Amino acid sequence: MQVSPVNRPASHAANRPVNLTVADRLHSAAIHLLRRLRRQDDAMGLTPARASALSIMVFGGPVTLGQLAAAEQVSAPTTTRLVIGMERDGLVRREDDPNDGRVVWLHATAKGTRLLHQGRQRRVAALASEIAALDEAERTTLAAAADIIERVLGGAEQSGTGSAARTGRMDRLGGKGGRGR
Amino acid sequence: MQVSPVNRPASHAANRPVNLTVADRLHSAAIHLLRRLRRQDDAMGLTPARASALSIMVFGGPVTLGQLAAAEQVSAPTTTRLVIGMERDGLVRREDDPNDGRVVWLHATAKGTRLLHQGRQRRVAALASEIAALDEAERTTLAAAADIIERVLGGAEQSGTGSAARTGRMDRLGGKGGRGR
DNA sequence: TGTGTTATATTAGCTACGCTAAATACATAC
DNA sequence: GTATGTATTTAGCGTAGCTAATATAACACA
Repeated sequence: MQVSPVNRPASHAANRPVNLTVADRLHSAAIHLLRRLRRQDDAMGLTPARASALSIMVFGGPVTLGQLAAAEQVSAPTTTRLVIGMERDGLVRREDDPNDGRVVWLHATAKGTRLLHQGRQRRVAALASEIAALDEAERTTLAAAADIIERVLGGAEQSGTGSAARTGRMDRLGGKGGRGR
Repeated sequence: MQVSPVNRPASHAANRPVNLTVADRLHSAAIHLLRRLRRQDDAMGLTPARASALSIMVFGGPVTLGQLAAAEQVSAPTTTRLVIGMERDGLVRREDDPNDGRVVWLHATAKGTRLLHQGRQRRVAALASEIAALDEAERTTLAAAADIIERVLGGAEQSGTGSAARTGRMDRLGGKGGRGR
């Protein structure tokens, strides 16, 4: 259905810092883009939380439960339960750490990897078909923008514990202000 | 905290259609961007579902319950309950349609509008500060890409039926779980 | 006018996923 | 060897998804 945008924020382009304007447009574009692509996910067979968790493991390799929680920006108990269900459904495999009895390593299974890739491909194909109408210069601009974004994001992991993922220490970065009251 | 991408899909750039490569990179960039910005939302005081619903009403004007459900790509019952809670908390106001007794119109209240704008501004400010380090040409590329994306998406709204599935708008690259079967 | 159909929203009941607080198990420091 | 810290789990609660079934209103038309 889509409600038409009648009332966009006044955008006083003249007296706003350029970065804010660019940030605003980029933010909106990212939201609208993913919102559109989400329509492809019905056939995926994975809940959003599961797909996101799998993408961490498939593209980043095995992680501990704490690392997964931090990467997903959710609490450890939430992750524990998510993983229980995913293991039950054959999407992930657990493995005890040989050197630290507290730690559990999580691996995507072949089934989990396959489902994730299929879902992802459905989205990417949908996006590719939208992009098909563009000319060469426009596609180049999109690709360049994607690279700039990844570079900017990749650079700045603050919160003092950037190495946590590598060292195996859980970093907890605040763990969520909490909805469930 | 972002697990480093050790294992990206082989990317046989040579023998893949260009559109697929661009789509893939753009998709990833959008996901990573919104994942980063989501960190700002703790202080917002709105759940993702509420923020998303409010953004529909604030930027698109009053909607019926059915329109909101369709815009959010969720079912009508889910929307009914969401609105009940939002009305209880003073975020939206309901109004009966004078010409059609079945229809309820939903308006964002001043409080709802204020909370949404504050949360949005927090995100945009965070993004602006990440962008600050870029040079003029790079910012121009980002802005151009944002415009291209909005233009491409603006063209084709089909669907029609209403309740697809999944949610999310203001963030959450996947929305919530659900999937009650 | 009356009856059947369609459209809009709600109620009921289930699952998934978010949270905090507290418990458990292991690691480490002194 | 006891105290402290870290990683995960258990317990319990609330929100947000879903489908199926139920009002209620609008519409079509004989």
